[in-house]
Amino acid sequence: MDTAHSASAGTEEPRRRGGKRVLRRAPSASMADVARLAGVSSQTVSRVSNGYAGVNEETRQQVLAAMKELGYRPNSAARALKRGEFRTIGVITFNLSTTGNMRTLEAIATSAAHEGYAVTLLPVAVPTQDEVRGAFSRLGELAVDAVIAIMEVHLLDAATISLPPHVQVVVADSDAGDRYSVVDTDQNGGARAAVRHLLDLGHRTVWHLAGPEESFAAQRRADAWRAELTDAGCPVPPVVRGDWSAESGYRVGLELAQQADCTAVFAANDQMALGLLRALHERGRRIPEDVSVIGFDDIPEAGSFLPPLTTVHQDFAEVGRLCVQGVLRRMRDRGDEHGTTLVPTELVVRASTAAPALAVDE
Amino acid sequence: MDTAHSASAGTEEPRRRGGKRVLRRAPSASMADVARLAGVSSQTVSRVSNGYAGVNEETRQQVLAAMKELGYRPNSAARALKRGEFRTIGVITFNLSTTGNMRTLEAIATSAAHEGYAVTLLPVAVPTQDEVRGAFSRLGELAVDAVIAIMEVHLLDAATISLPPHVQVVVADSDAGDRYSVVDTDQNGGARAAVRHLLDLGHRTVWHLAGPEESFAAQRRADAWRAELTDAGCPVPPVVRGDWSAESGYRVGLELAQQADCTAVFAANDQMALGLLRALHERGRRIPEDVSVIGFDDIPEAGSFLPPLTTVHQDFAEVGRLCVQGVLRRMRDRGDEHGTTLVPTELVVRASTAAPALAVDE
DNA sequence: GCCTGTTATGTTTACGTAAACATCTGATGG
DNA sequence: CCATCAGATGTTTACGTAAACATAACAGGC
Repeated sequence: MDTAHSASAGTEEPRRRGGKRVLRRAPSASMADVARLAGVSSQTVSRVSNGYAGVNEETRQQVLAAMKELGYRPNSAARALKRGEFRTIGVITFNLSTTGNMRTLEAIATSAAHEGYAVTLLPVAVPTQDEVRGAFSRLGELAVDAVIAIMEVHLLDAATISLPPHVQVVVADSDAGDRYSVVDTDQNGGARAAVRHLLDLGHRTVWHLAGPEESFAAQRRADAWRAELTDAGCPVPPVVRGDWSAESGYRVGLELAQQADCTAVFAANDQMALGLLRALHERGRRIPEDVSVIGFDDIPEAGSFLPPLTTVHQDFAEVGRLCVQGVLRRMRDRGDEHGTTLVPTELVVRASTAAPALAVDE
Repeated sequence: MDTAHSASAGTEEPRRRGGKRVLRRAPSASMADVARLAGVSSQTVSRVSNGYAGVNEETRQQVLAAMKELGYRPNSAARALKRGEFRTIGVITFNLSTTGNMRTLEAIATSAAHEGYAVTLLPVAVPTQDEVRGAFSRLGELAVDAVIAIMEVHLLDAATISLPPHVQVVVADSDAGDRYSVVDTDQNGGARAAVRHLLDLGHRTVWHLAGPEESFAAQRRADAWRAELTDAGCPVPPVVRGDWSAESGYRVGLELAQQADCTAVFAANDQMALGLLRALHERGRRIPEDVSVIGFDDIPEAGSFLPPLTTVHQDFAEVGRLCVQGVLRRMRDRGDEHGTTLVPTELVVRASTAAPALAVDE
């Protein structure tokens, strides 16, 4: 009987490791292990681990040695469970491939790291509302204390429900929202400065190569352009529209090149401006002598375009930083006021804008 | 007496909420709460939550209703603690601002999401070894099952120690490492194809605008360029070097424009090629008639350069996807073999390359 | 010499979940 | 009519940590 039992136990051991695939990872050392090795209680290990005072230096060294020997790592799941916070910020966004989103994300990650927070990423491929809902629902189960959304508020609205109630949300790159805190570039100021720059150079009016209709950023830049022209008493040419890509800027640019009275164009971003430059160049319109072009964003390459592009600089780093500040402040204050923070832009004058050639009809 | 007691209890309640700042967030509903409301055991709630069969449909509906009413969210910290895994992949990288890293990251995030994994980001501002060590040490305390490093292996080596032992690492964008699994673009093949393309067009040799010396990617592209020239029996011009930026390409380009015998340049990335185009243009060298230029990366804007840039397309999305696949496979298999996976490149011929004008000395 | 306070450490407990095991009900088959 | 079995549900326990509470040793004041 005893033999049988022992045999059974004997075969059990190897089977557990050999026969069946071992799914469980090798468990790393826990506080209890460290405590045992150091000859102290696990609470003392905890105190050392968290840097509390009131631990004898000698004991502390023993514990540290034991930690090192066992390669102890605090288990962050247990820690998070106990403390009730993850020290993690979730970032949800549609695509990272735009300069702006990516730079914002980078700044968010850096700022968050600086505050001792990690950043968890949750990309959504296609910006349908269902997708957003899905993403947020997954976020709800995610280990996240707060969320920063790099997207437009209207895409967020239907989705909110599935966010855990305590999670603070800050939205970047959007229009003013009364339901969320928003941090954004001063689109209006930037666009108006761009248009004013061209008018100041003496252009009779400014054309606008706008971004896609769905984009609020595009819409606000277009609105600001129109407003500035109207304020100055200039005629408002029809809006031409691209999809943010250089390719679309090229396509639209081919048409714009036909317009003899078009001496100045404000493109809603630098990529489209790039395509526009190429189209105008191919059609034999010199820049800036025949046509002035101004962009928006100030991507790193803008200074190397042919010619170097005058554009509106966006401070994405500051946007990201403010998002993190905002979301952390709201967490601490449990604040519920919603507000919009605008980050100023700066006009960067390079070589793609100049005074127009003498007006034809004067 | 009774009054005093009741009063003391009365004042205690408000003080807890009002006087001291309430740090603890309002606790969200737990399984126990749902179980109580639904009139079942918490284990049954767990079963419903995890979609196990063997729960009566009626009971299931009751539980679901209770969940909804209480706004129940599974606590992922507790879940992770119990299951011993976080379903999260950590990504460590120096900067997101390069096209390649960013696109790779995006693909990683997408692939990971597809596999039910979240991605946690850990940027390191300056690529010193100390920084890497710091980042990884933080990662060790992070809730992460595996790590993908978008950086070069040699920067990783000194840092490994602080990674928890069970965490699998896959490295993207690096040279072959015998200590990690590596996924990378076929730098060698791409660079050789670029050089061969120019030689095939009839150029006597090809100059190289290389990336910074510290970069292994730059080094390997330069090596491949040299090898291809040598194989073809062509003279090897001196290497000129930039720092990946368009600005540096411009600076170097001004010098290259002086070299009368320079009819073809292979730039190690598209940004430098952009700067090069501008410099050559300013110096009156026509492209591609006088000088052919080829880039590397195929950034989205490359097709809109003046002229549209011939370049080597990198499939960053595939790199990211393979990183995720690799790291997950290794987790499951507990595999320890290290290998290098190369993602093929593709030569994209546009308008910046052409046959040279008739050779002067023949 | 005893009380008091301080410092260093140990013990108990709870965080929310889910695996393992236990129980209960009702149906099927001999 | 009972053994057997399957399905549905409940109970116990453990994951690793850290707060709260307990204990122990020792110094200083009276």
